[in-house]
Amino acid sequence: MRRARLGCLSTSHGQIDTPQFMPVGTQATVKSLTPGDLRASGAQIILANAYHLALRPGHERIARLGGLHRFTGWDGPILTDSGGFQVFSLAHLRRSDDDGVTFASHIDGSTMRLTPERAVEIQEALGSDIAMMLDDLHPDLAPLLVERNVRWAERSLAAHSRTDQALFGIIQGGVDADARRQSARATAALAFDGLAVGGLSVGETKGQMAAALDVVAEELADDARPRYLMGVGSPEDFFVAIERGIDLFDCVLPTRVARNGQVWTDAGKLNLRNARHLDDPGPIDATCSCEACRNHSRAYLAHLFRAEELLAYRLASVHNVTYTLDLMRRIRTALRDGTYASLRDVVTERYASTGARTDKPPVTP
RNA sequence: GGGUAGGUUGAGCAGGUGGUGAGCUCCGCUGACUGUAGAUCAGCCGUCUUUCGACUGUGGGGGUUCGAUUCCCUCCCUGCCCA
Repeated sequence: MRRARLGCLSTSHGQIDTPQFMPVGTQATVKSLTPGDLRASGAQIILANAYHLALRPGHERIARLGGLHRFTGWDGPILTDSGGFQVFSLAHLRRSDDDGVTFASHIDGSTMRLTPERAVEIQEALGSDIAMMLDDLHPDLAPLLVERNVRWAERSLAAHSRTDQALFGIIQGGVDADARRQSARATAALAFDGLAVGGLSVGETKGQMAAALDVVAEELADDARPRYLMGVGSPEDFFVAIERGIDLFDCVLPTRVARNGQVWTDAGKLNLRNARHLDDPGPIDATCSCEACRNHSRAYLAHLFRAEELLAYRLASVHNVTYTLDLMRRIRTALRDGTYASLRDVVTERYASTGARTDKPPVTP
């Protein structure tokens, strides 16, 4: 907690209060949500993905159409991931070497080559506000990949030319303290606009993640640049990371679990598909001001999920994104007010156990 | 009334032409999901049992048989054709 930071980031498309959460819109859309939905939920910045968009519809096409902001209708800041995560998630469809990564497209099997230079080129064409270096992410081989990632960091910087776009480096090293430290030190020595922590929440324990973040926090103690923990996370994870100096987060979790019926509240998580919600006239969360909570009952949402109606996915996503962004705002306020510890304890306790056990009784109007 | 095809675990089916029918898909119940190949995946889904396992179940009744989903008799129900 002594390392928690409050701040503000400037980009070409607006400012970002930190700590901040970035909803993920891999294919130039946060699934089921319109830009209007995102604005209403309080989103300040969203993600998109270079690998996916280069394959479809093509980054040159997006550039011709005026760039990602015009293409999507989202005029706020956008961060693009390089495709490094796909090196991990599509491991069976690619082969990496010291120079780059070769994918067999998950769409049609065609060959797609990604190098640090090419990842920068794609992201410059997309016109995002923040670009990420290409990284090679492999939990088991992380220590062996530290050097390669540092070389890729240098090459990314050398290739980057857009002055209206920030470029972030990525610290790897897995859960090995020495490797993580070495990666942090070498990456921080380079002229990136921000530093990300990658290779976490890919199967390691919570304790291992916290330990890795401790190492990074130590190494970056005097570094003022924004720090971004990639791929995290859940409500309880935010506190662990913020206390270790993290400013930015992205994660598919709020939107993915929403589509599968799970919604988040201060009382914990709950599954709208559960039979107990079928007759519940109360909202998901009586304290939430999102569209779903203002206008609809748990019973209605439970019905929509059973009927596989598309509105279910949107309303649940609207709620989870709103809840997550509200939580970030409450954390910023709590850091300012000195009430952070009690907020952390309440949320952490509620999310330590299952939704069924922590669910609050139905709201009676 | 005659003919014909059927009746299998909530639904829809598969199977089985005398030698232990709990198999599938839905529905239903629960869980998982962390820089999105995910509106996905997994487990359960007759009864008892934590498990192992035991028991019950092929429309009803009866018969033949060591043994019947299977063969015989009878009744009920459904679809279609004819009158």
